Parts: sequence; structure tokens; C-alpha cells
Amino acid sequence: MLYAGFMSAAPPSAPTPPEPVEPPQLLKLGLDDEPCLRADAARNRARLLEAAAGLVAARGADAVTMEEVAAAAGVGKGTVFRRFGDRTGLLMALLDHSEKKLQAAFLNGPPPLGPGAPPAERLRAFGRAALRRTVEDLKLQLAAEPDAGRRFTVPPYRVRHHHVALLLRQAVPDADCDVLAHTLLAQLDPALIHHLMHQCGMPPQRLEDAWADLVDRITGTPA
Amino acid sequence: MLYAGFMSAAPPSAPTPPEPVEPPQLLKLGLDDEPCLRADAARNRARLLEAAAGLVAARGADAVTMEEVAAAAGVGKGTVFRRFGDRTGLLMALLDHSEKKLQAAFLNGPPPLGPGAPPAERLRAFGRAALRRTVEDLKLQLAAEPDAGRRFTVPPYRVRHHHVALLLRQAVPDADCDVLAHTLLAQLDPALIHHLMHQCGMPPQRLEDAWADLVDRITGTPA
DNA sequence: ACACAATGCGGACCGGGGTCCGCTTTGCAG
DNA sequence: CTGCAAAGCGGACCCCGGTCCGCATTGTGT
Repeated sequence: MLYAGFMSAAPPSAPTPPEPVEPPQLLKLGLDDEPCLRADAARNRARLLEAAAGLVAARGADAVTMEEVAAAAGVGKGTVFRRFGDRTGLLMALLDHSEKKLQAAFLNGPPPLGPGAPPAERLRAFGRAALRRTVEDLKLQLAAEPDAGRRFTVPPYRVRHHHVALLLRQAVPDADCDVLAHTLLAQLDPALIHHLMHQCGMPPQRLEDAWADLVDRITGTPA
Repeated sequence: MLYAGFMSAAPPSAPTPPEPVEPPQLLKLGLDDEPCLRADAARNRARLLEAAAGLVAARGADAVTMEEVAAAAGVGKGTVFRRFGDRTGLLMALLDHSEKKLQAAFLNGPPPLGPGAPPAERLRAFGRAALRRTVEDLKLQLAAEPDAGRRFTVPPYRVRHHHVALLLRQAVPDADCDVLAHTLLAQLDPALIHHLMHQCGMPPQRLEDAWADLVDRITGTPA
């Protein structure tokens, strides 16, 4: 089972009932995939995703308005927000599929990305894979970036961080791997990728090389 | 002369006159300090900053509305935006003084922060200084964070990047220092600091240590 | 002193994200 | 099949950041 299909439903959760009991699973890194939506809700959710995907593809993410998406899906604005929480939530849901594929690859897939290869090599592979996936649809990825306050709490980031920190602990046990993992991940930030590629004109290859070099320096494992 | 007092005025610049001639200074990393504001404009600017500072101190940056600031300064809303471009611009202006002090310190100040010490040591000092300054008023710093699209183009960031890249080139000539500098700087990002301190409960000291360790690993200079 | 650009001013206005609440739909229990 | 709570719906509404444009203030050249 995968860690996280993120933001598939239930963003705000009922406010008044203080806490039913909280099922005994701490640090559940991702969110449940579909907490049993009611029939109509599920249908609307699908329609919304389809409509959103269409509009985004046609006109670019940041030229699309929430109200438009709602209208295109034949649904009220409130429904969009109830289902996806906020604009970022909707955009992230659009990326969910591809993100889950990547997660599957580095959690359970074949080496060198998945288990079986030495940690440093897995790290290198991870960066390469993540980088390529990000470059694929940078624009959307960029538009989906949550505001500064939540960048590090959003499930997909947490999964990546958890993974990288784990590998780091194996590769360099004598370091502050939790912090270091954030630093590594920063080099995969869509906003940075965008800046380096579109404003500084760097080719993707250079970014991949820089990642590999960084991993080498940190793990002290020169390939 | 310092590099950058950022966003002191003239955010949009006239649209119709295509380009007067563009004075022959490329890559002027910061913006001019005060391009000779008209008397009333200067007065209003000062009032606005004072009002903003007061409100922010009293109620926290993100509970303050642009209209409120304008009102408190006895000025129209339009004036705020003309002077500071947007909300982020105003908030950044509030931080300008402290940022300029830091800049002065690492550009012209005494070693180990300023010129005179070996690059790796200057890097360590830089991180420590930047970290402390950021922790000082994290909240404001966080609220002033520009949106993802501009994080890396905003003058203060560019100055820091330029500086770190320079030191890196001296310390590790055989690396992609431009990219590496971004990675280093990511560890000083207010949003990350906030996350690590307030959501993960790390003490500031740990962040300073992590920075020092990172610099050591990258420069290969174990203090 | 005066005229007249240029610069700045301010508040009405707009658009879009997010909320709210009375109504409808669903689906389960009997 | 029916009744009834719970879950979902939707669009009017609010709020705030950002824009616009006719009017007022400067300060400069004569």
C-alpha cells in the first residue's frame, strides 16, 4: 500500500464534534484515499477534476478561476471548496496521480530507485526521477505550490522528506538528517527549478548533475 | 556603498515610455535607495511605514489590512500600492533596515563575517548571522515572503545568493556554485525555520549546528 | 510671480478566493 | 416502502488585494 494519495477528500473535517476518538495510527503520513464519499459527492468530485484538468490544459492553471471550474462541472462553487479545501487543494489533486506513481516507484519499485540499492545510489536516482517529473509539468506544479506556511506540512512533501531522511540516516549516520533532508529537497522545489530553467536558462541536465554532485558531497560517496 | 536597500520606491515604472535609455549599469543587484521622491510623497512614505510598523507590532502582520494601514497613515489606499507595489513590498520595506545592516556586515564588516577570513569560515559566520536575524522577527519575515514566482528574484535574495556563490567559488572551485548557493540558502528560508522551530520544536542552536555541518560537508573543511 | 508639465493622490471600483446557511439528496434502519 | 438523521449542495455574500482615472500638489523654467 502506498503512503499517500493526498487531499483526496475531507479537508476541513467537522469542527463541532471535538474529536471522535482518533483511530490509533499516529503519523499517518498521507491521507486516506477516499473515505467513502456519498454517491453524488463522488460523482461531483470526478466531474470537477475532469473540468479542472480541461480548463488548466486549455488556458494554463493561473488563468482558471474556481468559479469557472465549478460552472464547467455543472456544480456550485461551494462544492469545489468543500471537496478540495482551497485552490491549492484542487490543483494538488490534479497532480495526485503522477505523484502517487513516483511514490510507488521509490517506495516499492525496482532498484536503484526502490529498495535494494545502496542508499547513496537511491538518493541519486530519487533526485533524477523527481526532477524529471517536476519538469514535465512545471507550470501546474508551480501554481499548485501551497503558501509558505504550509510548504512543509503538505502530505507529498512529508512523504518525500521522510524517504530522503531515511536514506540519509543510512548513508551518513553522523549528521542531522532531518534538517539535511529539507536542504536536499530544496533543490527539487518547483519554484527553484522554474527560476533556474526559465530565468537563468539552465538546461535540465545541469540540474540533474548538480543534484548528483550535491549527494556525493554530502554522503562523501563519489559515485 | 551597499548593494541593496530593496523596494524603496518605483515599483511599477511608467509603462508607456518604452525605455528612456537604461543607465549603463547592468545587474544592479539592488534598487536605488530613494530616487528623489517629491516632498509630499516622501512624507507619506514615512507615515505609511510608521503606521504599518505600529499595526504589525500591535496585531501581527497577517491580521493587518492594506486599507487599515492607509487609514492609519491618513492616506488613500492607492497611495500605499503606488509606493510599495503590493502587500509584500510594504512588508519587505519594514524589514529593509535590518536587512541592510546584515548586508553591510557581510560585505564590508570585520571578519569573520566580512572580508579577511577564509571563505569557509565566512560562510559559517554568514549562516549564523542570517539565522539569528531571521529568528528575531520570524513572523514578519514569514508574512513578507513573496509568492513562489518571485522568491528568487527579489533583491535581498539576489544579494545573498551572489555573496554565497562568490564564497563557494573560492572554497570549492570545482562545483556548480550557482546552484549550490541556492541549496545553502534554502536552509535559511524563513518558512523552513518556522517549520523546524515551531512545528518540530527544534531549538535555534540545532539549526546553527546544522548549517555549520552542511558548510563543512560541502566545502570539505571540517572547521 | 506665474504658468504649466510632471508627479502624486485617493477613493470608487473590480475580481476572485473563501464562507455560510437554508434546502435537497442519500442511504440506512425498521 | 417509509421516515429521518446525516451528508452534501449551491449561490448569495463578504473581504481584501489590486487597479484606475479625474483632481490636487509640486517645483521648475521664465
